[in-house]
Amino acid sequence: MERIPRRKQRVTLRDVAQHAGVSPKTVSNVLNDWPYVTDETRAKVQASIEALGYRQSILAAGLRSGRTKTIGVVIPDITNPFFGQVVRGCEDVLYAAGYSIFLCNTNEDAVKERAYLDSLVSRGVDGLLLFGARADSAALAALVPGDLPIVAEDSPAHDLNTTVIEIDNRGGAALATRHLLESGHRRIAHLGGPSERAAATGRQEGYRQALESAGIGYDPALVVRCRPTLRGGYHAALHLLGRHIGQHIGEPPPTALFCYNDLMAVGAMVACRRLGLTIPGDLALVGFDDIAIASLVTPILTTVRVQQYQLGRLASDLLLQRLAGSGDVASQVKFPVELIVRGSCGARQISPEQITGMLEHLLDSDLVDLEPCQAPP
Amino acid sequence: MERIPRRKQRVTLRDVAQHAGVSPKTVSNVLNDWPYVTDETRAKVQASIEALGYRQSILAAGLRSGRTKTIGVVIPDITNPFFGQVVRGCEDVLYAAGYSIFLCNTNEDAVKERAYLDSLVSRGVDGLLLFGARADSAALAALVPGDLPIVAEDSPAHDLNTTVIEIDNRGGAALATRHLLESGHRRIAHLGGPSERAAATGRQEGYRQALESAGIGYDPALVVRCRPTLRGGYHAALHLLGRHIGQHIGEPPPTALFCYNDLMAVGAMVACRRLGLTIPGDLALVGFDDIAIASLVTPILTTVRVQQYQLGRLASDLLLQRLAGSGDVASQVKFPVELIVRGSCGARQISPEQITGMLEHLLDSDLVDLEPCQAPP
DNA sequence: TTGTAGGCGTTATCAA
DNA sequence: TTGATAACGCCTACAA
Repeated sequence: MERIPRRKQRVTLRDVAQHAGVSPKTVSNVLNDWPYVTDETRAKVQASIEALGYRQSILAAGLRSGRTKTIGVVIPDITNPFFGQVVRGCEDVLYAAGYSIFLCNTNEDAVKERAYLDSLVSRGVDGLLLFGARADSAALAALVPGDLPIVAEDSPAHDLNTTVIEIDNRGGAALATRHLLESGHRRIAHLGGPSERAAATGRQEGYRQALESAGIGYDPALVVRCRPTLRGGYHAALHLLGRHIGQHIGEPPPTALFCYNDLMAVGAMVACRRLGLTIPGDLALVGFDDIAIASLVTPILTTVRVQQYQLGRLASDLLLQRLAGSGDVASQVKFPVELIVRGSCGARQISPEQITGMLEHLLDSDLVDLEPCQAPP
Repeated sequence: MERIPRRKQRVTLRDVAQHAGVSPKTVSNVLNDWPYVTDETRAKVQASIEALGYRQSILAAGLRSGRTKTIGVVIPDITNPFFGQVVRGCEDVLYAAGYSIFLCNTNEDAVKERAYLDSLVSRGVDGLLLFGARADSAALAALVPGDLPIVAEDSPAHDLNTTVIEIDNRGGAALATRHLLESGHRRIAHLGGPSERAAATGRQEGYRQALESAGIGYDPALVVRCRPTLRGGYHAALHLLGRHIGQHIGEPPPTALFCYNDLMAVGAMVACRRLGLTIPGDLALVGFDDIAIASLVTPILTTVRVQQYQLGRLASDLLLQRLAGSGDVASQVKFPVELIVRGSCGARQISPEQITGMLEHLLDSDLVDLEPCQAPP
């Protein structure tokens, strides 16, 4: 019992009810679009809400109802343009449905991921969107209530209330590797992602399978793992390619390099420049994801496209379905990828006009501006 | 009164108290690190928490205490790498302090911004971080309680509980423009950002002042505004430069172009390629922000650096100060910028080695990986 | 269709 | 130092 009898700071639903001369329940009905409310009553209540400047406390509503209109979005790193697009896709869909999102960067750290998951549950989120999470089914089950709807990408989690989106990592990697093989490459190296990520092992698997299908043995000396960042790719490429420069180490150097993602591929490009290697002349290069940067570097990067924005939208749509309680939501959804052959793999000569054409997808994306150019003031 | 007497689904603080043989208040004291708790009692309570798998409801705590350990972060578009870095900076600082963040993309839409601000208040956030917001002081005051701590960048809002971070937009733009003038350019065009953004008008002002200081009149025909995206820059540049191609329109074409941000500058690069203009030969180009892409395009982009990650950290630190109740938080903080002369402005010849050197900041950034490369499995 | 009463899980007050 | 009890603001069940 506070000393001060009642600091009438906040306008409550009760106040609105009093002002409108109705019961609290009626106001609540209006707020929640209960169908059985007279238009007249509704108008009266709306007027009082305006008059008093009433604002619902989603906190209190959530405490009572168990629904907070809030979704936890867990990703490795918002700094990676891939996840920027994904999150935007999520946000666009979820905002339209009235949800707010908690953004959680795990920074590839399992401890931080767990802490965030825990916090999200404490905060009473209605659902979870997991991208590149590390927690497996068991770990997840221990952390979150079994009835919490989840949509997870690149996660081994399979559960009753979980939908898993499976990006075709293996297929995409095989596509890329096969393309390099068909271009005549025989020594194809791989820059792999963190081994804890399902996507990383999937892509490495695809690479390996493509090699073996072509009768070429998988050579561990040609594979290096690192964090999926520009810096990671740079250092890994230096490590991998550097030892062949200016010294005789028996093995011939690789003539092609397939990378876990575009960020690493661009890092490898920088490393090549430093080592004096030309792309695609000395080294053919293929990435994965098709982030915007892939189209802006020289040579323009050959890659495997994952439609990131659409991935975010899809995941969110699936989650909304689960939240709506439609029992028949798929527990597993495939997400296709597509090989985009451009300049860095050396498969074909690219004219300046063709490059411009290849950039069109950046200039017409779902997201960008529609506002016309204006005259200066 | 629910039908079911009490679905003992959730473990409550009460349950823990009972299990530990103490009062609810004591458990609460332990949870909130109240100093006056016996180590013995604390241990007993901790044990019960573990045993029952208790999880605090931040919702209920927030309802009662008015503090939710939650911050609203409002930005135009997470898809812009600039804001990716900013948000990461915010998150790193706020996570360490135990806060979670609501991510809100306004998409440069004032209506959406207002809706989000409203929602954030309803959700009981403890503070607000505003980047590139449109709401002015009055609009903000109408939307949020006067005692809500706010840190805002690029916003005209000034208030008791608000700290405004002022990026040196005018100075940076003047620096860039002066540099072009000193390189001998006389017809310098400008691709401006949305006029509702204070940063856009600031940068345009700096451009104008630099021109006038050099005795060159501001020519409205050389300024075009558009959305601050790659696509915006592309279309604006086509519009601005296109009319000079293959026709005689009296005025000589611009020889240099200063852009509101790097995304637009890169868009302009694409436009130039399409128009057959070389950079910096036919057109010198300068951007603003120094996002990663600026270092990865060819020619490497001259720009005005804003330390984005640090900006996010600074804003968050200031907000935390306000939240801690230190009354003496600055109401205004300047944020410096720095001209980074690289290749696209044509001021100097850049050797391949120099480019590698210029990329070092990408390979040593605050954010990136530290995990060493690992041998393949 | 609207009103009444009670509790969601926590923290704050005051007394012990 | 700890215990009992009353709110925080809203929604749900049931009655009217």
